[in-house]
Amino acid sequence: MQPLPRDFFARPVHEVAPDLVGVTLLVDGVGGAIVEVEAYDPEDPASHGFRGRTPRNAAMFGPPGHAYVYRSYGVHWCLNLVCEEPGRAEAALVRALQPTHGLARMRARRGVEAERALCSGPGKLCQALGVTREHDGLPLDEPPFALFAREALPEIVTGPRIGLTRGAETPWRYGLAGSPFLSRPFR
DNA sequence: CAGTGGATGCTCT
DNA sequence: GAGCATCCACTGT
Repeated sequence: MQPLPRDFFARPVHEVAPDLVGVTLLVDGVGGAIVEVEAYDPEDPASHGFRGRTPRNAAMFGPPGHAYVYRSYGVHWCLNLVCEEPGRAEAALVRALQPTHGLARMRARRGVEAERALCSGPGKLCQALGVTREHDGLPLDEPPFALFAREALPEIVTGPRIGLTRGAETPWRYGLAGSPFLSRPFR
């Protein structure tokens, strides 16, 4: 497996997000192939970066190739991969993985057996991989993170993003066609 | 299956 | 004090 090129994330998120489908993401050796992501840019009213920089979203405004981790609904963690250039808040939300590495640790952390239930959602995936606030702002090309390029061009489907009240019409959700590991099917 | 609601914590109004 | 880039258990078909 080849590590991702160093400048992979130094591009607009609308280029990076579809390119992330099929990329292998590991945290401390646990993870799998990305099968679903969503793109968020600073002109997007649904993005955390839309209203400017705050202590919570600071990592989104930092250099590309780093993690932005936030708490969702007071319960779950969600992992974003920061894109573009410093000062411009663009990031891809990792929504689902096909588990390939460290299945036993995922099952122990999640408390479920079914492979399809381990990483089929942004909160689930962070629980399975042990991602928390401690990972916010960390570079993606150093431990505990590791990212590896895909080996074939996947068939990608698009659709509207999930769970938004604003900006829900833009088709900035990208998925691996036909994957059983998606958070929800594409229409 | 589809729909509803509770848990939970933090940010921003 | 509202509103979440969620998940799960529970209800009623």
